[in-house]
Amino acid sequence: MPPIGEKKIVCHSSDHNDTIGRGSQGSSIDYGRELNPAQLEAVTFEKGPLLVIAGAGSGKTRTLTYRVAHLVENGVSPKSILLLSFTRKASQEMLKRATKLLDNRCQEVTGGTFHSFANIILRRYAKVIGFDHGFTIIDRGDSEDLMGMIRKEVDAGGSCHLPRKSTLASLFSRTVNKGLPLEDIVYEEYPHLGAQIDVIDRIRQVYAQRKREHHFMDYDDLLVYLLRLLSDHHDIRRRISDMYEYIMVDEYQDTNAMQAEIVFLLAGSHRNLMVVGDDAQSIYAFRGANYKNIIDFPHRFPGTHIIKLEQNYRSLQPILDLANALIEPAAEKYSKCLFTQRGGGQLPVLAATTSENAQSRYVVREIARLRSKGLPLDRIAVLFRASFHSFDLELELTRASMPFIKVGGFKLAESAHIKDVLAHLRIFIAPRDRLSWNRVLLLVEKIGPRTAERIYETIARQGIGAQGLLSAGLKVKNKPGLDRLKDLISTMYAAPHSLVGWGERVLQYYLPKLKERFDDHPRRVRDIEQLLTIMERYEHLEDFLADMTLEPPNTSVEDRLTVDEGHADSLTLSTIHSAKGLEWDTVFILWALDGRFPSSQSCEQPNSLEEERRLMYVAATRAQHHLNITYPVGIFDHATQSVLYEPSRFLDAIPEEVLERRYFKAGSF
DNA sequence: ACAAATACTATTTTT
DNA sequence: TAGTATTTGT
Repeated sequence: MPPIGEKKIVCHSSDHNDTIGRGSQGSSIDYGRELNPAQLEAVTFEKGPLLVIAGAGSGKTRTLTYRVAHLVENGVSPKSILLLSFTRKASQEMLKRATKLLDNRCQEVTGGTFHSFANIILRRYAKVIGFDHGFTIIDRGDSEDLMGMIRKEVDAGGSCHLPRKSTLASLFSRTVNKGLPLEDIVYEEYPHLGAQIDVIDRIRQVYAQRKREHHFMDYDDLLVYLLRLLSDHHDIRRRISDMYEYIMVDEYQDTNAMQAEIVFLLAGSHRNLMVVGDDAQSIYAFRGANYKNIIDFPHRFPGTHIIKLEQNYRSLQPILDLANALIEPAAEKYSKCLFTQRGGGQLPVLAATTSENAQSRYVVREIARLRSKGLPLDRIAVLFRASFHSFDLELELTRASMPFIKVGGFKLAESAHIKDVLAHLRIFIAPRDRLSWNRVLLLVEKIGPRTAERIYETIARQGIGAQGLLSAGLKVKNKPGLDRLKDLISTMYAAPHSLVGWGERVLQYYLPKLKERFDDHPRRVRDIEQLLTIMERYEHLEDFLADMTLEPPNTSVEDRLTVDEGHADSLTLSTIHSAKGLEWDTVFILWALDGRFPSSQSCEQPNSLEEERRLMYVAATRAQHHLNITYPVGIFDHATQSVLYEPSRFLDAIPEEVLERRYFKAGSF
């Protein structure tokens, strides 16, 4: 590999003047001192379309933060700034920092994800698109449950093997997010379902119809309807566009066609649009994201100014050398090369172990060593491709009593006990919510899908809300469980209408069922109590429910021991996707085994193979000082019926001067 | 007729 | 391991 310095492209003007960035007199922020020239140029850029290509660790967040402050400081009303980011947490963090930098005005900036922004706008204009103001947002699980019910109806005959509900859900989601017809997606990605395309399409139609009837919106619908609102109603588009005079979009490489179109329409009239991204870090193609959006941007907005941020402030040079070598073979358009001025540092290590458990013990031992040398656990992360890749490690960490937090994978809000509690609440604000009724009724003993369906019909026909259950006319006799549910409903109506009051009653009712259904009920009770504390912050149940689906607490189910908000000094375990934008002193990457990462399935498709490569790149660039990659050998792969023993192909070609190799025998622990 | 118990099978990533 | 298909039991 050539020396790094030779490849760097300097694209900002070199004669930059230290004073240009300085705000009007009295400014507390010395932009010229606190930013490098390229960052400064982006921050002080005035009007028009701007594309910022920001390499990993190049101060992207810093640039966005300072730009918000700079705009507000120079008289732009914070209410006319829109900051769209990938997670709500990320945008809130940026606004918090901007507030610290300047003043409270920055808190008034509208910030969030595309989905949360769509939620705000669509609630306001619900009537226009034919929805109730109080429409329900359903998460992936709800959407699958609905799909499951439809699947059963369509399959009334019995013996045709329909795809499972999760397959259907991802299939439909792909057609929406990629904007392609069903046949194309089936042909390209699910060829084995080709014969069933008619039934599948039928399920899709019924699903769409059912959603409309219930005023349900799934994640994709939020984008679909926002786009429809903007493109079909010029007056509304105009009003919204005028309202947000300055628009900034973070992580632009992970937007899909619909999101790009939304941005296009929002910025259409004023073109004051700044998008920030890195095509090398595009890792959401499975969700329809298209990194080409970033390449097309200058074409959609002629006259786009382009700024590249290539100086890295995060990692030491050896880590950047590896990162550059990883991404070098990728066929990408905006070539860039990360460099740093910080010298020193050790080579990243690639360690082979004899088994999965040996890998876990190796990682635990290395972490213990670092910890004893004074590195706090919260500066260390273990990253992996898929959530279950850390199961074995979690056992070893527990054995070594090393506290950890797991991010990504199964979310708290997706776990059965939380959904159960929420369903009991939802039947009060959305009495025709079939999904929630179904959930609630199935929890009553001696009631199965059939009876639940019958009871639901009766309730829906009466149209008097949850009280419908209390009225006579149910031909269900001798069900003590149902009487208890009736009790709950009447006490809820009698109770003061406070959210927490309701929640407590539900918990009281649900507790015995929870104890019977789950062995680990003490933990789950604590989760529900946690949920009640979150509820205290809300006045309206709808707002609470919408937030729960749009921004569920990101920590996963297994880490309830350390719920106290990261105060404890804990190790982070995370999927690579959830680690995006974050950094740690020391990073471990697990399962860098060819056949697992990249997975053997993705090896067949060049596109997904490239995405896996970018994923490895994202993982490697999270590290500041130490990077430790491991893989176990001799793992049997069911998909290919072969034994895997080679390191990830992305690492295999990298020379010894960049990546140190080690081998650990089983007996060495 | 319907609910509960048991057997079987295919395994990413997230708003 | 969890989600689905099948069998058993009331």
